[in-house]
Amino acid sequence: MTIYPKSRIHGQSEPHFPGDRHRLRRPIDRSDTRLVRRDQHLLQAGAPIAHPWLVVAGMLKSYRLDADGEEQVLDFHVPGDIIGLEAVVQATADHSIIALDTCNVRALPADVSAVDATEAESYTQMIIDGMYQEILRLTRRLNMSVEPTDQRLAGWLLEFSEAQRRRGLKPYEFRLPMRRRDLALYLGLATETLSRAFTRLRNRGLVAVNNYEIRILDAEGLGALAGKDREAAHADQAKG
Amino acid sequence: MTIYPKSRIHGQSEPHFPGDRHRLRRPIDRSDTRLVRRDQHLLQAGAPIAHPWLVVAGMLKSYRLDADGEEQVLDFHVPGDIIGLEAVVQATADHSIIALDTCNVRALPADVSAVDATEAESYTQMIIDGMYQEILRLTRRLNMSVEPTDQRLAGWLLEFSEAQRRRGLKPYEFRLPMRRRDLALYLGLATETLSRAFTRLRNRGLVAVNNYEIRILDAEGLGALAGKDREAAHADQAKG
DNA sequence: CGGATGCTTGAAGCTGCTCAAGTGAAGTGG
DNA sequence: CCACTTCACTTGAGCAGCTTCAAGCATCCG
Repeated sequence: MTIYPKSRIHGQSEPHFPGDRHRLRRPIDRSDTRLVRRDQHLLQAGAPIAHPWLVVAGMLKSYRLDADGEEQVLDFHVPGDIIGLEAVVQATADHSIIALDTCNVRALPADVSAVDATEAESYTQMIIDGMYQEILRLTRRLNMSVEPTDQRLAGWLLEFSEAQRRRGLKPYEFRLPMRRRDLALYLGLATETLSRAFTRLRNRGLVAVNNYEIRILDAEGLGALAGKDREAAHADQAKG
Repeated sequence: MTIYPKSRIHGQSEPHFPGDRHRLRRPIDRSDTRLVRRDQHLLQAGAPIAHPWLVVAGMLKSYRLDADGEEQVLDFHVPGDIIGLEAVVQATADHSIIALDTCNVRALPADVSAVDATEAESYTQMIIDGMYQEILRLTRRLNMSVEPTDQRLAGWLLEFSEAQRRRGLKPYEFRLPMRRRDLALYLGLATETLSRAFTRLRNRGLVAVNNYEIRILDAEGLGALAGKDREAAHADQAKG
């Protein structure tokens, strides 16, 4: 896991994260980068995919439609993530990926045995690491899927906060780039349930919520809630 | 995905699957295989892991204990699966793996760049394929986690049936190697809820259940239930 | 045969979903 | 610059499914 240097914050409330670009592991080769604007698709499920992409800036959402046409949000992707990993195995994209804000992505080689994408490690190793990261993420989400609502949201907020910190942004004060609906589908909840969960956390003084602006007031309290066993969480939810 | 040849069934009701051995892609090198008996651990979460393993025979369960000491069943592993993939990335096992019956596993190289494990593909490709399969499995489970109980069980039964078929065993008549509790935790349900779900499927004439012996009576009906959108499934569950 | 283990069934309670209305913010046109 | 529309988030009420607690059975094994 790459630890990004802490640095001055700027562009905090903007829809994209211009501060990220200079933190990349190596300068961008403009020839193989692509700009994706808000609500634009980078990939479509079932469509051909030639190679994986490295997220350079912005945030993307990957999703797919199930048999009923219901949207299932699979993941949010931040700079440093490799997306479209299935390209090294097959020629068809598994899921659709759409930009939540202005994004910058860099094309990666289609051939796993290609030489160095970075100076540090082989491309093969990079792909394997990327896949392993995805396995970890999925496993974590699977664990979360059995937790009660408030615990789920608390855990996710802390994860997001940690991601902010790693990227050199304010960990306790940020703007969510996705709509409630997206976050709800990601967490496996109804939009209304998520909204109520936010309200409960706010009423307990754990977070301050203003639309998409989030401020974490009591990280320790959030952690206690997130890590708590289910009965205790239930008790809290009742009295909260 | 390897398609195993269809062949005569034998050893159907035995706790292990002796018929599998000769279907392996290449003869077993006895020097690096290991026998794991029922309830014996192959790996412990947090303990050192030197290399991945290839499941040769039997079925294993991977799980981990969450903060409360509650068991979370992550996956069941059948012959052909590669387990302990994290070994190519780190030296510590992510989760515990225990044998559900008498199992045979073969040690794989720790170094990704090792030469040929099989004639067909490079070891690197084999690892990448294994990881991709795991990503697909996890994604499928994540999708299932938002489905209602009966739909979840129906879907899983069909998956298991398909796995049986691929391995040359009877697809519509088999013995579950895991306890109800394990299957319930795997599906993210309470044991009682799973039991009731079995009863409902039985009452509808979709399956015949006798303890661990399962017979699929109406695969089409199961498929309709599994693929059905949620409202329709709810309606069915009410009248079922 | 008796004890143990695990599956099944029953009843009650609670969480989260659905349907529905209310509120607030952002953008448009007069 | 301000009404008006729109869209999304919030809040409310009712309902349904799942879990929990508890008891009843079946199967296995000493």
